[in-house]
Amino acid sequence: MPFQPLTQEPEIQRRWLESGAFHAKRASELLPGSKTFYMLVMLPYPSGRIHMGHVRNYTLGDVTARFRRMKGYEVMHPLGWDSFGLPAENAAIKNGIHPAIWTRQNIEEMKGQIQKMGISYDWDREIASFQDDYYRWNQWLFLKMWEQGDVFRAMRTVNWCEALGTVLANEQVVDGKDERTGFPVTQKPLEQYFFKTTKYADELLECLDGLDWPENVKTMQRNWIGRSEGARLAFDLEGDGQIEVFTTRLDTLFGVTFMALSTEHPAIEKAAETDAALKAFCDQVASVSREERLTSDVKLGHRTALHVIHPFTGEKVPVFAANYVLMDYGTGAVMGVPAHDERDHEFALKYGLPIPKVIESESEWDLGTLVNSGEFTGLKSEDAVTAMVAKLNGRAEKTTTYKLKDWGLSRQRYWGTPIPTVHCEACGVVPEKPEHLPVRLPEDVAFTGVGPSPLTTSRSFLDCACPVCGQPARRETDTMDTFVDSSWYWLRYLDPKNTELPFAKAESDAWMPVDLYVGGIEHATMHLIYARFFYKVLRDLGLASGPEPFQKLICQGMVLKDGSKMSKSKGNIVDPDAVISKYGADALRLFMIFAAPIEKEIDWTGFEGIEGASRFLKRVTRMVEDHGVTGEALPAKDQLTPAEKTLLIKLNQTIARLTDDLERRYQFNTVVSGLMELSNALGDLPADAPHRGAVLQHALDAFVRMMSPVAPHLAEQLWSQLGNQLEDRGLCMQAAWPEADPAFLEADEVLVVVQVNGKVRGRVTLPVHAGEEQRREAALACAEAQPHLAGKEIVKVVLPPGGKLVSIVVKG
RNA sequence: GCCGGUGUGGCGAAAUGGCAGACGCGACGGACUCAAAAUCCGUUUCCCCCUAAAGGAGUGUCGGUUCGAGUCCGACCACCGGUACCA
Repeated sequence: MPFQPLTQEPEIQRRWLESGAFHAKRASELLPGSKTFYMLVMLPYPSGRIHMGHVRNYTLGDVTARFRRMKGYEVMHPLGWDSFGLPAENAAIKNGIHPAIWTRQNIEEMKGQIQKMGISYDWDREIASFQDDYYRWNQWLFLKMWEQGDVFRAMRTVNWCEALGTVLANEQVVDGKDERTGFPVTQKPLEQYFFKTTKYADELLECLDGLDWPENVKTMQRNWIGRSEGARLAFDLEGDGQIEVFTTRLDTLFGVTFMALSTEHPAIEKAAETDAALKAFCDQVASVSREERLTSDVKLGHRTALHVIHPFTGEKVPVFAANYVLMDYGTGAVMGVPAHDERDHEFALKYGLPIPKVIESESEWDLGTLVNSGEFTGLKSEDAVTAMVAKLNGRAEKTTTYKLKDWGLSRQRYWGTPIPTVHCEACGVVPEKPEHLPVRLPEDVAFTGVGPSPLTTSRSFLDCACPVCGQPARRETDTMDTFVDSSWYWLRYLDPKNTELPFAKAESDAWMPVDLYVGGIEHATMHLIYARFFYKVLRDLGLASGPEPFQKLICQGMVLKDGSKMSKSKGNIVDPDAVISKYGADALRLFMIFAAPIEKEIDWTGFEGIEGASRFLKRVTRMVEDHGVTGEALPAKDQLTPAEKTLLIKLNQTIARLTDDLERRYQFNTVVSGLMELSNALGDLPADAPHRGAVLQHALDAFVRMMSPVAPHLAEQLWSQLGNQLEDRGLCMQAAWPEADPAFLEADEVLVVVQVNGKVRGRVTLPVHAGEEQRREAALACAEAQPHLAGKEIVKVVLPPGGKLVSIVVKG
């Protein structure tokens, strides 16, 4: 049968599904001692169509899953849908279609596309976060975290559009305006819910060391967590009260000439009540949009009437409100040391403040020796900190701060998990009872894009009874950040139908941690930090075991078109469906794996690459067709001709190499080139080789099995063409991965390279197990090397292990 | 600025300290064909050379370690990515 992917692939996919070959076992079905492999890809958002990035991601995962199955592992390989979020709500506003309908349609569409690619997902484990049998567990976990004290409420500013009367997400705000209507957007404080991610900051940082993750991702996470050691120090305000600062340079304390406070600092807000000019300054800083604040680094300050007292000198230090001090880092207050901090320096120059030098060092910003610092003068910076903390007698202490912030999970949106709390006049904000879960999204809402969240207009949703006192109360209308959905989904795959718990611990114990997680680098910080945080919370709740969810991480590179990202607006999208309906899924899969190492970008310059992949598959098909089927057994090694032996050696070397590439190196592109090399070697076997039938049968049988993870459909077809009927040998995807035969891993003779002073000068053929003395003599006698040896003194002869090279060092 | 990564033919790339450029794409030449497509065979780093043989050079630059470096170490350059008033 020729290569006819368009008709064959759907037929083979049907066979796989009918045979249940993708089924992953429950913990109770697993035999004791069986090896498990959890292959996970990042939860996709059902935007409507799959793109080449998905194709690359899923193909890679599928190659690994299929390989591990053939290697005898029990494999977990599921997929689901990250199906809450803004686009569905926007579609509802624009087209009047309910988010649930839009979402379901998209999932159906994308699932169909993915199935056409022959990815071996266990669809019985499919989950979708917008369904209440999933999001009820978000709510359940929220309540557990509430109990543990891992949830709190606090004020935080949101993007507020007065004209629309609604809150907007950061990505909806462009140039300080709503990207849809152009109405202005301002910052407005709102009381919201937070997870205490900072509680785990140290552990999140320390556990990174043990993870087999790309170095750049680990670095990004370290920076994101941003651990910084320093000291807290309280300054007395003139009159009444204190201002606390965080500093990493307590040693520069004598250089303080001003105090800079965030415009949102409580002391500033209080002072602004009676100081109109200060109030105006704060309002002006607040009116600057997020993007402007990011791009501009002009320092602005406003001198207040306040002063603090220097704890050592007793001098009065002026207090400024400044735009460069962030309220959500440290204490929102900075002691200004213009001589030894670049930002303070710039600020002091602008506002004419003194810049006294208190540290002697190579560069003005470095640690060094204290000068002009009273009794501390002469101390080293490090020692001065300790001495000052002691002297300050409780007023200061060494502490650590983090850039990592607590996770604000409130969204003033409809299409998300309702936060399961209730506002009661008598009892305040109280958690819903677990037995009342799920708190379902109401259907009686309209999507206008104007006014507050649709949830606040639904009587059926709002009206409830207080779970504490039973009096009429109002339900919380905030929904959860969709990152909550994706922070534990891989555990729900393990037990998707559980109605008692989010997942049974037995399932998690059997399958966790995830052996390989593959997804885009864009999730290096947010998702991958939140997911790690959740896993630690789940561990502390006794629901999961182990410190980390994802042992190995691979971030696949993007698929580009002519050097830039494929996007609708550029009109440069290559649709996977179109490629599959012309070349078939196997050719697309093969190309995706072969084109470049997985972590690099692929540029889809044209169809040449996929043509090449298709050509290879045709050649392989033809080879199997031409061969037919023979029942001959492989003869003993000593009866084979040299050409036959050469082929079998190539075969076994390829088996060893591909196994290593897939099992240990996670290097996929060379798997394809290895297959190509082997197929070339198969073609090189002389037509008149005496044992041609038997040798080819043996080699093709292994070849087809090794091809199976990458091009599974064609492998299945060729597998049966080679005489492996379904009834006796089953599916190719269920066959065993070939084992390399040590007898055929090396040839009888080996070509030994002769180097003279590091340059290749000749080659000699020697028996593979030739002794050192034999190799040395043969090399020294090598005819081609003689001109380079004649009349020179042999200093030494190096015989490296492996026996493939002799290095002669000469002098003169 | 800081942090991380990457620099190899015309292109995508391989080389796990041991023959640099495997494998593929493209290009060129040939076979088959009336012709084309498809397919098959061959050539394809640079210099020297009619060609070949034999040399020589060559993995961003400069140095180092080693019998031997694309690979390890140091400095620099370029590009890509992350991040940026983080006190």
